Amino acid sequence: MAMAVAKVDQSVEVLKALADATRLQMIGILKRSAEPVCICDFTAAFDLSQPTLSHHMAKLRDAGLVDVSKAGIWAYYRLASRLDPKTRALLDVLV
Amino acid sequence: MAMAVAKVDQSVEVLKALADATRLQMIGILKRSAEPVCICDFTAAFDLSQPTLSHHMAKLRDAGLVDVSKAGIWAYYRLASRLDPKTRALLDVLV
DNA sequence: AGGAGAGATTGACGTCGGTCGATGGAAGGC
DNA sequence: GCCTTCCATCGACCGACGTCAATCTCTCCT
Repeated sequence: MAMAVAKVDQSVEVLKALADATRLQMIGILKRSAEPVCICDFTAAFDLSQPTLSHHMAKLRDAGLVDVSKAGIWAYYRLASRLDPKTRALLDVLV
Repeated sequence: MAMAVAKVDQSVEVLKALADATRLQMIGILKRSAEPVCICDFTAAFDLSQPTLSHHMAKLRDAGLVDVSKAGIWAYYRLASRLDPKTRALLDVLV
């Protein structure tokens, strides 16, 4: 039973991360992109401030949905490589 | 493009409805139950007040995830019969 | 009619979440 | 060394959300 609750909590964490129009579109962009995307591309695509987009990306990172790699000045984000099957299936349905 | 935004908004509405531990468990119970479940069963299962559970159920109803049928004094809820395929697939992954 | 029970609604309270401006920190160019 | 650029973090504001007690509505029963 405690395990079941833990499963629910894990799902809820992912769902909370995805339950925002900006973040869902971010995930969609990352999922469709073969190559990592830098934050600057998002600031160009969305009409939101840079701190706000950084904040959203941090949420996705905390939920384990994206990986980040820094190259020089830029930060490149991509869909997490090690997604558990359930989350992977969820993204396949959503985007 | 406007259509894409509408699609995102619709997904976000469903995700927001599911991004809560109580509501996700409610949906799980309804999905596993062959027969409609009355609110009184939820008040017994969860350690939350009746108004709170009614509020959560209203959220699920507004998101189009559940149908309600009143029989006498009781209100019976079940998973919506007319779920669009995307939402159905989402629930199949989640619960 | 009057009482009792189930569920929805209202009002209030505290917390969380999205947004921005300002600041900080690291890397590259002059 | 200094300035510029990209990104993260901080502080603050405000609206949205989860929760409860109190109340209301409706139905059934006597």
